[in-house]
Amino acid sequence: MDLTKTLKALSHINRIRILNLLNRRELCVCELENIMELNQSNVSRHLSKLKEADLIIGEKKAQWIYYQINEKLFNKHIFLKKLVDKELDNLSKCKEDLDKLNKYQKSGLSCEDLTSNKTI
Amino acid sequence: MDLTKTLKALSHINRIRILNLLNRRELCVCELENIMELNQSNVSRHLSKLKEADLIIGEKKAQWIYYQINEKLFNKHIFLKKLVDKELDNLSKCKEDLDKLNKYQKSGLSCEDLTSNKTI
DNA sequence: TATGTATATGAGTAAAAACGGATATAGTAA
DNA sequence: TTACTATATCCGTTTTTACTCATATACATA
Repeated sequence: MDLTKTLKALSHINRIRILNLLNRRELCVCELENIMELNQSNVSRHLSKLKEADLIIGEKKAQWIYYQINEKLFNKHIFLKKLVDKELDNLSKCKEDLDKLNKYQKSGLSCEDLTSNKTI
Repeated sequence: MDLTKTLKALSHINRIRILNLLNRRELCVCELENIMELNQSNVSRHLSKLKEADLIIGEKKAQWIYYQINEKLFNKHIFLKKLVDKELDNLSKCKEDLDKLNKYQKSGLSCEDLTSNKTI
């Protein structure tokens, strides 16, 4: 683990928001886009940084790439686990994101629907 | 605690080095300068960022300001404690700094001596 | 094979952070 | 009071990071 790279990856609010969401469940880029209300290239670039730091893993399913927390790394480095489990609840942006994720789950929509109907 | 500010404060190698050193014992600016081999304004600026994030506390003693880890904050936020206690040992720069700190302690020099004799 | 779609990346620009040298400040010592 | 010293801050510059729009890539499906 390159700690400097890891800490840099953690130093932007939008990457923290992504980790917070992925800590609930895996999501694809277009779902993150919609929940976070950021454009595609922006989200994709933040994902790259997180992946570069080994914090997340991407897995292809059908035509989408689903990202998830790299559990191994989080379990090996306790500070990471404590960070996502104990600290992120307090960030208002993170709370809003989780609300929106809940709405999205209850709506029964899939990421297939998000392209046509931009609002969750 | 402003988590975003905290994480930004943690995202630079020299600030991590400072925390690592202060985790051993309190030090004044000129001691940090000498151990880390950085100039005064640079060290001072990094200290400001750490102080802004409440990660460290400065206390005036005679003509020097001694900085120390803000124990309260570290105890309240476990990820901080785990970070400094479990992760920093692996960073080569941090190891070098601790070696230099040991030399400095054994040398019997005080920060008063550092101004005239720049090398520890 | 050809088409469509999800994601990544290139290029240019904007914004933020870091840096060094010089100077200000504030408090100590003489 | 005056001179000195430790630290903080200002200013201009450089470096790094973030962002947007446009395009490339890669793969899935028809």
